[in-house]
Amino acid sequence: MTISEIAKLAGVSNAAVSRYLNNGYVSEEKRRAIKKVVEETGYRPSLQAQTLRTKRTKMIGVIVPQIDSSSVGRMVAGITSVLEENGYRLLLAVSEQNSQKELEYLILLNEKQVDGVILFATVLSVALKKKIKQLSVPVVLTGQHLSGCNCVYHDDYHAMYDVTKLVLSKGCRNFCYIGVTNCDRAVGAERFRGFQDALAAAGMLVSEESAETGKFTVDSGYEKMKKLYKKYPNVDAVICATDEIAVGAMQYLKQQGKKIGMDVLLTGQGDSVLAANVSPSLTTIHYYYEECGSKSAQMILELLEKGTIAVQEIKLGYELVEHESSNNEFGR
Amino acid sequence: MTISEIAKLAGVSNAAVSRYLNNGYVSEEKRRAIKKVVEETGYRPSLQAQTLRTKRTKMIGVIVPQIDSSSVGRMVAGITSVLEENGYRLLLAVSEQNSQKELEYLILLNEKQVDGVILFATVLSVALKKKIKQLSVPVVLTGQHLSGCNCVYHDDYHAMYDVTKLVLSKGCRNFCYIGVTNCDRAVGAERFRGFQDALAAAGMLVSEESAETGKFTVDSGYEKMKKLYKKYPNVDAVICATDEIAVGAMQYLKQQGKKIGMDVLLTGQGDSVLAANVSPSLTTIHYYYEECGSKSAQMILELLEKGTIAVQEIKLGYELVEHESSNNEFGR
DNA sequence: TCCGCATATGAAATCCTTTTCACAAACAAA
DNA sequence: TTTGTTTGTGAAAAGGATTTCATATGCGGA
Repeated sequence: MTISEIAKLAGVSNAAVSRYLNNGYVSEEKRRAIKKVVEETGYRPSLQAQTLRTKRTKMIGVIVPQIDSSSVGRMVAGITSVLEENGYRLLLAVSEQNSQKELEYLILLNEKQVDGVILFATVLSVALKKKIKQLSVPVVLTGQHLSGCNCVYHDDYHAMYDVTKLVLSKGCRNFCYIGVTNCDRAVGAERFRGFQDALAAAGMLVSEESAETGKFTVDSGYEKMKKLYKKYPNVDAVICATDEIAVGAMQYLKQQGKKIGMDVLLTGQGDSVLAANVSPSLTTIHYYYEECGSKSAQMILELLEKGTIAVQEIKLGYELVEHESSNNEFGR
Repeated sequence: MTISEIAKLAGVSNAAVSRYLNNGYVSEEKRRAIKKVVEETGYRPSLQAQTLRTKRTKMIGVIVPQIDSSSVGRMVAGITSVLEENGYRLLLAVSEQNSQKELEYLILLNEKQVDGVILFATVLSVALKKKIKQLSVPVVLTGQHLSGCNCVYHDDYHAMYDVTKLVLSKGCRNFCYIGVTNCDRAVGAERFRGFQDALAAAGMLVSEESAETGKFTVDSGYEKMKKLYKKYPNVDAVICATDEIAVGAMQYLKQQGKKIGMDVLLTGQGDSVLAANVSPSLTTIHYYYEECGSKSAQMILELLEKGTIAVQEIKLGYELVEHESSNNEFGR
């Protein structure tokens, strides 16, 4: 079924049918005739032809570092809900934490394949920054702050600052930190900075030695904790950049006979389902991942509909979720 | 940049350029001329125009019930890795466990928007079954078995049978079951059947009363366990359809002062990161989710390249992961 | 009466490829 | 010599919509 066939059946021109479908001038009489034919035939215009002509694909590209991660999953859920409401589709690309691939996808998607891109960048390389500016479609950065770019991000710094302050208030003095690479500005650099500044505000210095850099996994947390524990057997607080890392650390410390929440306080970030269900439950930070996703989607749609206005940088809040692992009343 | 401009610059016809790009007859001389121009200009053909002409979008639609779930995330990861290798893109649709939406998306994606669909169905309704047969693009069902349809699925029945047998072998006699709706054939019906048959093989009957139907969440597991426990305070084994449900049940039982692995044995399914990290660790089934995803993707690509051959129904294996929660030596 | 404006219409151009078709040349086989 | 096959080429059609443009009518206001 093509528009010409519909036009013929309804006894009108192609243009009239097109107008009927797109709210142009059509007389009541013809409108009825076209409507009848369209309904009888179940005609649906070809998206490809529309795209070729209008240059709009009604698709948004979403680039994520990985898809089998709870925080990413929650963000994507937020994105899909908004896109769906507005009749857009989501084209998914997984960069595998590889900044080269992030770039490639950005270019690939830009090739008129999508109307806009939501980029969940991890590493903010110079090349990436430059590329974003060059693209012909709007880009929203999500989960990362890049000044001068449209972005929606979390207040990683203050979240970590607060959680560290909480642990400090419990009287801990021998801190260790397990984070991720500083190339990841949000989860790596910002959280670590929050940790450092909170300690500094209490007049404490962080030695290079007491901080380890791992990956986003439970196993990595376990290994890094082992390494730290050998150097600092009298550690009384372990601050981790993610829940997964913290759970790994917890496993190791428990194996060493430490009582978490008593001998050692421990914190994660992300409020994953893990945090609430390990024993003891893990003090963590709740970030608004769904909202981050939906806000990003709203922003990209706004950019598409209204054209580029002023750059928006949206910082989202967080919530401190205090559980047993940082409560040294626990188990008494 | 269009193909005509390239053709003009290279002093050849459009057709020659098209042939150059698609491995048709082009003389060495012209080939060089075209190559030079293409490289200098960085020309890339318009995907929309190609699609309009060839009717191939190089996109695969993937319909999932939800995206923020670890099993779904792992499957999607498997899918993307294969699609990416073969130059295909992934169009994501989230059905929110709503069979009406599954249907809608199936129709929507079929509208020439994608070359094929991978459908992670939960509820296999009659309407869905019928629709799949009608579609003009190939469909691969994933995570569910539907005889006569191309599908990749897990051996849910035997997995549950085995895990139940394991618990039986530990001497338990008072079983409770927490599952999900039977509308979900794989996770609901098949797993429950495996449970029932294993008990029956040991000469035991399952009373209707001792099985509850919940949702895919920790909270649901907690609530259903509470309900069951009031009826069966002397329960000594709880078999759950998913890790999340099992963890919820575990929380409740622990609150009641039960020693999991001693007083009550408990099992989940899915080998999620939760299972290995709760205390005591949870006996579970490892399903090959990534492989399920990649196999599904391979199958859909095969259908596209080679045309429809015989229907394939691939059943994947599983692995029993025995942890502390089913080990009644634990804690002695 | 005449002008301007909103409404209405369809033929044709446009978007950018791929593919068909007609036509040729070169060379091998019969 | 004739026939057939492979290689090579470009004009034009096809794919299916939207948009432009030229044209027309009816109506209110000057």
